[in-house]
Amino acid sequence: MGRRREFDIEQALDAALCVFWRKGYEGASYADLTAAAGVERPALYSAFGNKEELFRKALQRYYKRFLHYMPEALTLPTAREVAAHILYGAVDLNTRFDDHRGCLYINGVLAGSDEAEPVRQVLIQGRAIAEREIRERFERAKAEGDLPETAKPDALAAFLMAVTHGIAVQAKAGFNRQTLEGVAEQALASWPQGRSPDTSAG
Amino acid sequence: MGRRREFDIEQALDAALCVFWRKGYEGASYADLTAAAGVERPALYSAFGNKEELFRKALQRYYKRFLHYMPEALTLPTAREVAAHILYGAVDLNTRFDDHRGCLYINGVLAGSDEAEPVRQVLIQGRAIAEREIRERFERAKAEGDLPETAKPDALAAFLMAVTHGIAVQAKAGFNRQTLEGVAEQALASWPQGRSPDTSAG
DNA sequence: GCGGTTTAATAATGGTCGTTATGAAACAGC
DNA sequence: GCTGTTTCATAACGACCATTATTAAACCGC
Repeated sequence: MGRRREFDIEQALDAALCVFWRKGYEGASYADLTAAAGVERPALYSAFGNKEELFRKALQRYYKRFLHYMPEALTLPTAREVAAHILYGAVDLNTRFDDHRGCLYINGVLAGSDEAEPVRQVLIQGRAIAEREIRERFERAKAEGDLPETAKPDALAAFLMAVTHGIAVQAKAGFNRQTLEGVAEQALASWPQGRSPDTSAG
Repeated sequence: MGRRREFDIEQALDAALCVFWRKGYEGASYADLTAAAGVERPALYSAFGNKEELFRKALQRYYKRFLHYMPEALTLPTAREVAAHILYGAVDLNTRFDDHRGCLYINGVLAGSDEAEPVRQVLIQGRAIAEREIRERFERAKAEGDLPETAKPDALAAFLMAVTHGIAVQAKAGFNRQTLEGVAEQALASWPQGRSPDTSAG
């Protein structure tokens, strides 16, 4: 009994998920959400509860629909395969959609309204400058023989920045110093070895 | 001529920097900023311009005061030392202050008002669950000999998550797929080798 | 002590936020 | 066709946001 719902509830949740993915939790306003879902505000409230509940439901949907590579990875036979599956799965998911890059978990907190976009650009640019300087330093190292001929300075610089970003996120999430030092140590374990500068000089 | 300023402008900027560090750009309101600086709104506006300019000045101060390990690193003799200095410098800075962990660049976009805190906790918790599952998988791998006895499952899991976080941040910043695959590849280059499951079975 | 000028504090502005009250419209059973 | 129930769209709510107009207070040279 009663008037029947005129919109597809699954479709509206997908639209909301997409908006959250793109703009983060706080960056997504009801103006954005209703525009994407093609549904007025009270309809979203009655269907999903308030904004926080809507986000949580979008999160569950995200997990079920896009994060399957995680449980998949855990079933693989070797630890290396587990790690590879997670890493390449993340790369794939994070670059799959041009209009909402990154992952919902990180973007959710890496939020921001449209007005704050210039500030985000400044921060992104700052990181890009740092990465370029590191890459140039590594190119010199390669020329000097400190890094082997096979080394890729741009990949090494990007890797270094990625680990640094990851450490920053984890620190914000409350990880202790010892754990993060372990992360740094592990990152260094893979460092390509060239001939030592001392050897070449002697 | 004219009334002299009653507050220390450097001290106010330090206070603002601290607030931005803790709450991010959008998460920091003028209520927070004035409370921390001990100065009324119009004073901040006349001294630093609007919020965006204030943030940019705080960013410059942050760079000068806390990011010195970056240019320092670039002067070291070997690429490995450069990388190590950056990584451990980041760990140190990100865990130095208990009341504002992480780095200003990441926190600046990893923003959020106080009301969004529960949502951030959900996201943090989600990542923590994923990390725990990975760690448990790696502990099994160690027991099975797939990871060597010297391997540290918790450090490996934390490292894996850090790289994944870093990839997500970089994807959001617009890095292309190929670059991120290079990051994943580099992360795998350090993977500790145990005896292969096939070898042990044969 | 009196203009001119800079800063201080109070309070108001317009806008946007998440949330909801309100009443019309669409259905079910009788 | 009427009653009861659910959904619809419009519009309003109070709270907070960044920004600024306004006025009082503190200083300079004279």
